Amino acid sequence: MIGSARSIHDEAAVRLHGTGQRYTEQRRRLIEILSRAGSPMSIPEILRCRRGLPQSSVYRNLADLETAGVVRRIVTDEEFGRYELNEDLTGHHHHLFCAVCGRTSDVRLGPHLEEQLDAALDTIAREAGFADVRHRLDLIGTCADCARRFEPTDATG
Amino acid sequence: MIGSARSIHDEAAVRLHGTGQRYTEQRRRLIEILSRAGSPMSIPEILRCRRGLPQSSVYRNLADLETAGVVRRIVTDEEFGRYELNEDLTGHHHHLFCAVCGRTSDVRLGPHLEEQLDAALDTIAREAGFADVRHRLDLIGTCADCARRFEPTDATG
DNA sequence: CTTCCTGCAAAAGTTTTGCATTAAC
DNA sequence: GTTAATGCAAAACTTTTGCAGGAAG
Repeated sequence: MIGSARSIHDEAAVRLHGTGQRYTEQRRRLIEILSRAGSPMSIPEILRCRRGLPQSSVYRNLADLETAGVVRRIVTDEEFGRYELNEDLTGHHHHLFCAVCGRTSDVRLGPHLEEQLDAALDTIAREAGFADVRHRLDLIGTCADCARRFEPTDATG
Repeated sequence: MIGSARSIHDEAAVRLHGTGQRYTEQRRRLIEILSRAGSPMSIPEILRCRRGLPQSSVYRNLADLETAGVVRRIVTDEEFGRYELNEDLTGHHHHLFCAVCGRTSDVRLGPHLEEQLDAALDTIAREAGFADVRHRLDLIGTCADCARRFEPTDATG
């Protein structure tokens, strides 16, 4: 997690300039949306919450922001991708997502378990001859709302 | 992991019949391909290795096999999905995939770490009000071949 | 004033579906 | 004989790209 002396917007601008790109109004809006959401957002969601953003520009800008290391694209079981701020801006975390409605939220493991996991995965990666290995740990389940909707506790339907 | 008294094909047939579906020649072939591969296969790969399988039937059959609980669709960072035999047929495992070429292989954690992880994730899921939670732990890196190809150890390039 | 960004429309990619025919039970 | 599976083609879906006009540095 980056020091907070710089705002997220300043940091985004610096990283974009580093790859010869500009921090335009639309890119600022995207960062603002992702920053406020606090959990990964799909492009359909972004387009729905902000009418007036053309989808091709949103796809292109998110791809550029990913190249600059400001955002990250993640995959779930859904048919479309989701974007979130890069982990070095928000801290290492994992995802809990609902298999029914797609709701996604961030969760964090205790540092002790995370270290053990890292050590075990590093060993596995080394044995397989893999380099630059990172991990992705997600929880997939049914959120409370969807559980209520589809599996009521009494039988009155 | 299911007892081995039944072959994978018998088990597949039983599960398909349970959902009112038939175990046809093409479905048997798909199971055979996935079983021999030993790691998740994409549909393009399946179509390439077995000419004569129409893609719409492959998509449909894999979806039916997933409904019957025989195979599982997984997502990687690639643009298409991959299929593998269901975990209760092959045992719980994780995936190591190459971000460059897409090569995917199975890896297993030690039982001790897996138990700790399960316990921690169960707690997290309960606190978030999620039910029926399973986890997905993947390693993403650069395989040895791709590392050689793109980051040679000497500078003769 | 040069380079990059924007926005529209069209294309590319994977995945799904309609429908007539064929195969399984 | 009834129901489900097949295979072709066409559609739906997310995502990418070409290009002319506009904005940023």
